[in-house]
Formats: sequence, structure tokens, C-alpha cells
Amino acid sequence: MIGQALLNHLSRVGDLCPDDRAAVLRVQGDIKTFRRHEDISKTGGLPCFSVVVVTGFLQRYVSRRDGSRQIHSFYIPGDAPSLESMHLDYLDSSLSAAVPSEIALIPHGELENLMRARPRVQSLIWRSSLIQSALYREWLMRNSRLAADRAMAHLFCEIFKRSSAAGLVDRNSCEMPLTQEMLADALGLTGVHVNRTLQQLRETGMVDHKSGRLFVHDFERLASFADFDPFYLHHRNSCRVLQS
Amino acid sequence: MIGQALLNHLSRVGDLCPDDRAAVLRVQGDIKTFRRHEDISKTGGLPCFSVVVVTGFLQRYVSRRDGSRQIHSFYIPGDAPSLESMHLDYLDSSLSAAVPSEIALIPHGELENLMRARPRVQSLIWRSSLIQSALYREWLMRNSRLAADRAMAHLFCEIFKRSSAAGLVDRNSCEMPLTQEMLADALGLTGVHVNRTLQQLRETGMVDHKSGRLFVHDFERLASFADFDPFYLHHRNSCRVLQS
DNA sequence: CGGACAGTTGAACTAGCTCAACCATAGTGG
DNA sequence: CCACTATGGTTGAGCTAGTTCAACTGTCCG
Repeated sequence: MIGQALLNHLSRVGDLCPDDRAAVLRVQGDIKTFRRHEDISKTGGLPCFSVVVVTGFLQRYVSRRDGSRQIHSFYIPGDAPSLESMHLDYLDSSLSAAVPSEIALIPHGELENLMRARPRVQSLIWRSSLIQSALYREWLMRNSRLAADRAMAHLFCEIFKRSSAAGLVDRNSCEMPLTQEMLADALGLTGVHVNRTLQQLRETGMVDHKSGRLFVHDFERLASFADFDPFYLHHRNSCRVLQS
Repeated sequence: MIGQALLNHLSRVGDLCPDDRAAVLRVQGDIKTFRRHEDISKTGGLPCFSVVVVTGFLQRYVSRRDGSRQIHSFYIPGDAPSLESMHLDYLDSSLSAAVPSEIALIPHGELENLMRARPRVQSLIWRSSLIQSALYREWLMRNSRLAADRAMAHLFCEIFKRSSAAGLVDRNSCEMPLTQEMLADALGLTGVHVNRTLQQLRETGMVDHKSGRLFVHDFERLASFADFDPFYLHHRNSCRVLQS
């Protein structure tokens, strides 16, 4: 079960040979359920496990002294946040459940043994952490360079594409169980402005977000509006769009 | 010489035993000089080497279709950007020299052999790429949550701290050979506003930036103004400030 | 001397913020 | 079953940080 969750994740990142797969499947760990808003790991701490999302929706964030919050990333089922905890001495951000979520916790020791025995697995795990890095870069661009409406459209494109790659899109919609306040914390905006911007996007007929679900009615138009290019996601079949 | 540059970098990231050091020193590669604004590697490409900065100042950035640019990070001598090129299929950002710079280019093959033979070295290289990730997160917070003056102060704190850790601070100043336009591209602001914000900071007497150099007259005050906490840099002796 | 580039200034404009109220929905306890 | 509360979404009005555009200055360099 735990091994399956990890295998799931790694298969998205790259190819594995049968022996590698078998080794991954033998990994031991726990499944734990976290309540809405419950922290899985906290700033300053150092968990002795890594994480694979089984069901639910997670967020990585920092809380600032002035009360504001910045969300750094969202995680959908099949994602593996917290791989970095293996090589750092303490965390500089917190990981929490945005909605009730089932999480696979894999002790670092298990992963270290696996990586020592199967170098190819190690290289995929490393690759996974570098893809995470690429996402941070895109989030930086998004919040620094895009106006609110385009930034929001861009985030919607990302979540939709990632959900799609994970097989989590049903017709034209996917889970995105966030409040407008959380959206604001991710986009560097206020809740009020997220509300207005969302209405504006809704009126274009391209997307909608309500009751925790994202509805994408016209992905092409949305992507072009947001100037969204999925190459930064490093999905296996995505090829680079040539720049003009 | 190349080995020395890499050893320099890794020593900042963690400890190595004498055998590890010796192995790192045997690494082969080239030193190449890049002109101001010359690209070392480009979006979409995949270099077959990794990079250590010997002298100068580098920047990682993306150019957008509308002509705007987002700088993701700066690199000072001793930094190793581009470690991620080993595990990705193509780059999603470009690396260039902000001023004439000497760069050590280390073929991936060399690094792979080294990492296979010396697991501890591998773990430090991995760690180095994860620290880079932590910097991206902080840049995201900075550009999303801080007002222009605090954001600029925060960036100045980062560059000063990193330069200090690298032994590159002379009295109260260090190299920061950027134009105001580049500062703007990093902070998500316009050149005009960077100019005004800089004057404002200058007037406080805490900090100044002119002719490509950063002068920090009162680091404590600057850090407190920017709410700067260096723990995200993961410097070896930095301990976490407890949150209130 | 002339041209390029970086820094500086002013004035008008606007995207997004703040504050404060109000509405809708769902869960809770009596 | 209803009243009560909490949470999240919605609206309005005024404000401000940062943008835009356009001009001007200083400096380096050929």
C-alpha cells in the first residue's frame, strides 16, 4: 500500500525497471489521516519521515510575524512533498492538510536503504525534488510578474494540468478544495481581491472555482490568457514550446 | 583549481572527511570566462556540465514573451548553480553573467563518478540543491508579501549574509554588481520604483547600493526592518530563531 | 564630440488594499 | 424543529503603493 503510493509518484517522474519497482513496493511505512488545517510538519522541526499524498490536498507555507501567510506550493494525491527533509537539518516551512487527507509516512531509513540498493530510484527521487524547485521558480515569476487575473488563471492551469497528469480530472473539473483566503495566500493577494478577480474570470466563461472544485471550460483560452506553458512541470511527455 | 572551487563550495554546505576532500580535488574541468550579459546556459537547452562560480556574479532568469524578465536567483563566487542540470531533461531558465565572470565548468560525467565513489559528496551536492530550493521559497515570500522597501532591504540582507559567509565582505561592503534595472527584475518592481525606493533606504542610513557595491551601515537595523531571518540560508552555524 | 547606458525626476494613473458591512450556508445545541 | 454561531463569500467606498510615460542628467568610452 505504502510502496504502491511511492511507486505511483515515481512513475510520474521517470521510468523504472521491474527490479526497481519490486524494491519500491517493499517499502514500509504508515498511513495516517490528518484533519483539515492540521500540520504534518512544522517550521523549525525535522521530521524523520518523508511523505506521499494518498488522498486530499496539502499545502506548504510560512506564517509571518505580522500575521500574513505565504503558501509555497500545493500537493495533490501522488505528490511527494518533504523529500527534502532527508538532507536538511531543519525545515524552513510547514506542511499541512488543506482538507482531511490520508498521508503515507515513510521513515527516512527506509528510503535511504532503498536508494542505496537501487540507484535509479535515488535518481528519480532527486529528480522529483528538482522538479519541485522548478515549480517554486514559476510561482516566483507568477506572483512577481503577472497581474491578479492572469496569475490566478496561471495557477488554475497548473493545478488542472497536474491533476490531469495524475488522472484526477473528471470531465472538465478537478478537486481544488481551497477557500478564497487560501488562494489569496498563494497568489500574494488579499481575500477581497481574489473574490473580485474570480468573479471576473468566471464572467469570461473560461474557468470557475466553487465549492472546492475547479471547473475548466476552455483550457486553451485560459492557458493563452495566462501565457501558461507547462514545460516547467517537467511532465514526461511535455515538450518545450519554442520561443518566438 | 577546478577541484578547489568545488571543494570550496561543498565545504560551505557540510563537512567532508580527508578522503572525500582528496577525491573532490581530483575533479577535472574547464575554467571559462564569460562576458557581461553572456548566457552560460539557456532555457530549453541541456548543458552537459555543472557550474561553480570562481569570480564575478551570475543570475538565473526567465524572459517572458511580453518582454519582462524575472530573475530567480543571484550567484556569488563559490556558489554552484546548475547542479540540477544533471537530473532534468531540459532547463526551464537561463543562467548568465551579470558582470564578466570566471566560471568552472565540470562535466556531468566527472560529477557522477565522484558521487558514485563518495556517497558523502553526493549527499552534500543534493543538500546544496535543496538549499537552493529554500532560497526560491524565500524569494517567493519576499516578492509576494513584502512592500518594496522591505523587500529590497531583505534582498540586501541576503546578499550581505551570503557574501559574509563566503568571506567576501570587506569592512561593511560587498560586491553587488547590478543595475537598478536588474534589481527591479529580481524584486518584481519597475526600474523607476527601485530608484525611488533605494533613495528612501539610503536616507535611513542603514544601507546603500552604488557603483555595483552594497554598503551595509547597520545590519541589525536593516534585518529588523526587513524582518530578515537567515535561517532559510541553511548556513552551517546558523541556528533557528524561535518564533514568538 | 557624440552615443549609449544608467540613474533621476515629475505628474498622472490604476491595480490592488483596507475597512467595514452584509449575506449564505452548514453545523451545533437546546 | 428552531435559534445561534462560525465560517466563507460578496459588496461598496476611499485610499495608496507602485506603474507608466516621458523627459532630463551624468558618466563612461570610442
